[in-house]
Amino acid sequence: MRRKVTLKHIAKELDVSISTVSKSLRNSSEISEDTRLKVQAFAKLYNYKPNLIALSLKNKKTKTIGIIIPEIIHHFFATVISGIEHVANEYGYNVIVCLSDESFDKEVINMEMLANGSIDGFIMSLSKETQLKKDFHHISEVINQGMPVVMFDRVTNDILCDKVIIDDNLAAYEAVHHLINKGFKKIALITTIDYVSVGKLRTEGYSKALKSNDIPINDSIILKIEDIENCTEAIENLFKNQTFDAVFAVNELFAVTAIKVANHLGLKVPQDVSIIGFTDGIISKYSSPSITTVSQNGIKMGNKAAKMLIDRLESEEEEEEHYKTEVIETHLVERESTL
Amino acid sequence: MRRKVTLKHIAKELDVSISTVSKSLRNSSEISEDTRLKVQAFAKLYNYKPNLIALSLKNKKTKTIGIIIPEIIHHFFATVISGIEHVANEYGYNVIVCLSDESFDKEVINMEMLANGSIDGFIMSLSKETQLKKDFHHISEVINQGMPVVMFDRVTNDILCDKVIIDDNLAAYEAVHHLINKGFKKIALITTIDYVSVGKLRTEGYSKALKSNDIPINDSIILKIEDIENCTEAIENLFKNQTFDAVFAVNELFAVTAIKVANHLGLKVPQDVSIIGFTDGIISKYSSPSITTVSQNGIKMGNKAAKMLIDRLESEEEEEEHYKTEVIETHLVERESTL
DNA sequence: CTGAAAGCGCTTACAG
DNA sequence: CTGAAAGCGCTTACAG
Repeated sequence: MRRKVTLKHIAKELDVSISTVSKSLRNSSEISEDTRLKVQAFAKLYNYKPNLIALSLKNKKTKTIGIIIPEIIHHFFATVISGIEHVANEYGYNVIVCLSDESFDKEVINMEMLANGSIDGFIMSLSKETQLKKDFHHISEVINQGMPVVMFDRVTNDILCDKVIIDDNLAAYEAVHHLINKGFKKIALITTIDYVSVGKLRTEGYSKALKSNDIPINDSIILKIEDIENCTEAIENLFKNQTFDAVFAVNELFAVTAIKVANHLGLKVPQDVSIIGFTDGIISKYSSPSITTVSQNGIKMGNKAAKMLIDRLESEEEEEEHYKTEVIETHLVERESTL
Repeated sequence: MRRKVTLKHIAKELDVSISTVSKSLRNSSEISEDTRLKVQAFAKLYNYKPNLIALSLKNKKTKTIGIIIPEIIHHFFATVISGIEHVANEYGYNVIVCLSDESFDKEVINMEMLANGSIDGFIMSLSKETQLKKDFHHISEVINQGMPVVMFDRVTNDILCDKVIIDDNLAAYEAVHHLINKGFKKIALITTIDYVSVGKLRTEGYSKALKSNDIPINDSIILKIEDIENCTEAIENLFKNQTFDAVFAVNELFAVTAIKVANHLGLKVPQDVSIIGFTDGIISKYSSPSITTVSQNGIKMGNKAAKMLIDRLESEEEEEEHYKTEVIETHLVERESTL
């Protein structure tokens, strides 16, 4: 077992001081070409690589980004991580990922942990519980300590920082408008509980679209789902007890479940009922029929978030707190689930 | 902006030495209860948290695990990360994720980077390119330096280390056997190029099942797909030019694509052709018809891999290199795509 | 041109 | 009971 070689080893072996070795390897002109080359050759031979932890401590920057997300199994979040990773790598950053599992406590613990020196800045999306509690002290604390934070998708107005979002309200509006244009008037909505920020915004977009077309809002065909794991039953009830000719679902899970339920009840999609989902993920693409959906480009969101964070980290001056909110554009991907 | 407080600050403020502060906070009995409590109170008030980077340097362990995987967008890999995360967290470890994008070079760069002090050990799955090149020097190097590595799913016999796999060969055998039991004799195979270890093993299982039932292997209904992105065309050709009554696909993408192709060509699944996939992911579950598949429990694999790594990290003695290979059991999930 | 010293933030064996 | 010193692996201002 060949232990990692350090400056100390090299110095001893070559009978020079550690400073000289360090300077030689950084090509300092202070050092004679002679010793410089000698040291460099030796270092190369023994495959010397500086210890990044030592550098982090010395430089007070780690070149790593902390990501805190509710779930990694959601395709959308995986997509965002991928987007972050690629930009981060390009700029020489690594990425450390923590999952909050939609829990406030885990979100707090993870943030505090990472904030103690492990990373230079955060990219995060709020857990459901955090959104429900509206307690963001852990985030403002981190920001107060001078650590930049970029929030994406599930954000809050209560915290001032850089943000990357889509216009959920507008995107939903457009999706519903699309259905209205096709001549549908009875459009059901399958959404989440209001405290999930994006669900709420998408619900508002739905309402706005109906209103602006003078279609009355009918609460009996608006389904707010609490327990996502068991959404099938709730959706089944909706289909059994109400009639409508189109459905707008605020995520792809609800959309695909609606299709399955419709099929079971002998309804054909899109002939009997049209369905539009949200988030252009793997499910929408491979469902049969494939699902018309609002595409929400996670890669792009991740890219942007990483770029914003790194820009802030690397801008020398402490920027006079000029926070930006980037809106990533969405568009409707028409597939088989709508007429 | 309130900067993070350090031992030094506290020491100065309380007019004691740094050593005293450190010992007080670690509850050393060396220190009088008086000062101990005083220091602790002060630290609590100012929300002191030790700098983890400094601790890492001092202790020569970082309490973080490096994960290197080909892709995060594959549901299976996301699932494994999730499994790793949860066990890691339980034991106080963080997780740093790097993507190789199926590229040998990126895999090497990422490993070298992380090996320079950032992590205590690796959990990884080989990139396709690495499997093709059969060049594993970066891995043996890391192991030589005394850093433990656990490989999962895409592993190699050329490296001695802990491994977590499923019995791909057996699982495929059982899946195909299931089809044979249903009375099918013409069973097509949709698989990957041979250098992908798991694809190869699954192909072998397929062959074994046929042989053991005296069914001749017919190369014209074995499709080896090179370009996964554009597998539709290849699968279409298979369906157009050959006849068979069942399909075994080595991943869920191939399985769902087969279903879509069959539908387009007017074939009904499972009435006209039965289909079995591999990996029990989101696609299999939400496809219509939902897909009968070999479940490959990524969460469990991740849990196990993390446990093995942490065990090795925390076992005092340098274990006399007794490496284990854990086989996670699979089973067939019967759904709608088979009769 | 080279090296000793100080420092990043911490811990701990040792002296007093 | 308290603190100075050494050390983890590095960098850099300063002396010589």
